[in-house]
Amino acid sequence: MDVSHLLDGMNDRQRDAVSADERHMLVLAGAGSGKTRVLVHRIAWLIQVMQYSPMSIMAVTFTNKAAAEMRGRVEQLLGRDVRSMWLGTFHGLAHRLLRAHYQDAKLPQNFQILDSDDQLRLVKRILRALNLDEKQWPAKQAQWYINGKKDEGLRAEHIDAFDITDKTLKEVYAAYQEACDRAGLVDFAELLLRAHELLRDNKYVREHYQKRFRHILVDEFQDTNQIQYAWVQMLAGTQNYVTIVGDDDQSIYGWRGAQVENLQHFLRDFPSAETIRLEQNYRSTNMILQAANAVIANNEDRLGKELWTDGADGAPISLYGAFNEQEEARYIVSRIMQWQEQGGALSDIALLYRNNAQSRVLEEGLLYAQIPYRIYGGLRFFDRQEVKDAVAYLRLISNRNDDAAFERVVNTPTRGIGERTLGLVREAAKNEQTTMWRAAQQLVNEKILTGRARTAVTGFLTLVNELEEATHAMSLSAQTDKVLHGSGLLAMYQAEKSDKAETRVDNLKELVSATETFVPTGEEGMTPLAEFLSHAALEAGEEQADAHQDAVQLMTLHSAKGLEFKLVFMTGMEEGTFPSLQSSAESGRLAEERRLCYVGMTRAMEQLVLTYAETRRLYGQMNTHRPSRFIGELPPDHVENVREHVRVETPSQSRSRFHTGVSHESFVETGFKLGQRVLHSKFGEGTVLNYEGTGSQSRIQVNFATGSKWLVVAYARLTALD
DNA sequence: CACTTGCACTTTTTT
DNA sequence: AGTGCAAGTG
Repeated sequence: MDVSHLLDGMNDRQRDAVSADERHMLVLAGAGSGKTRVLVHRIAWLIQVMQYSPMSIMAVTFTNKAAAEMRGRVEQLLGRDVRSMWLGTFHGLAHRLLRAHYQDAKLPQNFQILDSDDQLRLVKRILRALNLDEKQWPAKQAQWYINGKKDEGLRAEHIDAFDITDKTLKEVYAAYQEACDRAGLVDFAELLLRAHELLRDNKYVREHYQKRFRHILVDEFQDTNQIQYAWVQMLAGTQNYVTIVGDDDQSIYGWRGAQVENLQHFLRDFPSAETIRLEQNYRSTNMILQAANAVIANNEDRLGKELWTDGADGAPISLYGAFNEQEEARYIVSRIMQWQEQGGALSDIALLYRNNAQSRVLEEGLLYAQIPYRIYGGLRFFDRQEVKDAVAYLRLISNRNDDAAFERVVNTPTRGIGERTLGLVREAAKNEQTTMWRAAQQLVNEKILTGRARTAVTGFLTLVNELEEATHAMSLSAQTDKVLHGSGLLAMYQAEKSDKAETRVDNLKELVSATETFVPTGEEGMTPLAEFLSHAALEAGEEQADAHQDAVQLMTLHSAKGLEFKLVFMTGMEEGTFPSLQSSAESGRLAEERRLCYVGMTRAMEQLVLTYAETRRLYGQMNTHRPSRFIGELPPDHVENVREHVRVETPSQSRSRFHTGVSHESFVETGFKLGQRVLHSKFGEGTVLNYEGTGSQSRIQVNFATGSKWLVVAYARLTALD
């Protein structure tokens, strides 16, 4: 059999990894080293050369996107489908396991998944039920605690709590878990923990899967947490082979429980593992790689790895120090236009920032210059309020005991079930250790509820029951459509008069088409509705955007991981912004920020531009920052400071280059430059920070010793000092 | 029960 | 600055 195509065009290290004998393997894959390709080819090798059935392979990723891409590429390479291969996210695979063995996992067959938003609401209710002051015990913190413990594999009863804080949080955890169990709800962390316990406690199930999965491959291993590691270990048993792929230098999720140490733990727990380093980079220029290497070299305790390329040296890294964030945006816009004039595509450009708040000014600049852009990381489809409302009705149809869904829509649209009535239901549910649905039924039957409240609650219960009866034989999309109309949700949003409400109606219609295109697998004896509900929870859906329009891509440094662009801007390279204020004190957190910087830099293929602003407005407060320490870690001869070039530009040159707009006209008219020192008769000396408006309306912002002021140029009688 | 006002918050995000 | 949430008011 000719399998040469599986190794074609690969370097020696890549071939080693793809064609290795059966053994444990750690593939330390640097950025742009062809990691996914190696993983895909390794899977194909196992199937085609080693003659493994796809059934005996399990491959794990972190995102649905990565899983889908991997499956597609394997199938393309093999020219056959590999549906029987377990390939998915940790959560997706754990979910599959729990569905298949729901009884052993002590779950109801129709258990539903609780997303983090639902989880937070539920935690809030628990806090209230326990009479805990929400100021003293923030729901977010309790949620964080619960998920943290689950990530560590701990149940409430296993936690030793000594002080009052721990004792209280443990109590909340226990009460929350009881509520989940009663309602048949499983949160994200619970998926992993339950699946782990299922394998641990059930010999039959464990051995079945240990026999089945001969090869386990895990991508982005540096992002695994404790329970995920334990999960892999459990399935590996003593007989199977584990291949992990990762890069300790790209570990940027420590703050949410990821443990880089898992890479070392792997070497400890699988001592026969062979380590293969992929260090040849196929993405970036030498200039960029050397700079990135120099920055990351400042971190300690690395597994050790240095990227290299035999490609071009490329252009030096541009560094631009702006006076404020508006000017930073203007510079970026000018570079984008320059790129466009040279025939470059906008979709090859990325604007990266440390926090989402930074995108605003950049957007304004792009909007003003009429450059199309696309922002990553907005609200996802299934996370939208109206979509969640509709899904909640579907969830109730599927499982009446779903308290999260009950609470969400019991009075949406309003049907006269107020806080007072709901309080009675909650109390009854608490006293009887039952769910909201059953408690409501009971209150109605026992005539504890009377009058209007009784009618209203009865109306809701009947509505959900009738919706199920009327739709259980329908197709999923017809069912959804009927629920939208029957529940009154659609009418409610249609009655609202705002452009926001219009998009909401559109999204509800979009939900119907989503159910039309959804293809149930029919596996695990699930109904199409149940499958769709799981899908909605596990895959929040791509954010809708015209992905195909030629547009500049805006995103946080975190969401840029795994992507590449010809021209990359890293903005806000200032102390306090990047590294973030919260991280700069602690060395561990700082190291993670540095890795984030490394991730950002290695996204760039051809050109990397770093920008910072000397002053930046944050939370309505003007702040002055020093340039990021990471800038100081760059090799000086790899950096070109482009600020000087701009400063010596005359206003008219600048005007033509910026294709000017109003503010540039005024810039010309005021006769002042940003950063220029000026003298005011009353406020004394100051520095020009910003400008706006035209002609006699034009104002400039000047930072005086007493603070910054906006002055109308025509009246302020300012004297230029330099 | 709906609407208004006041207050506290503000890194990063996937499942 | 802007937002989201909870208590207060009609």
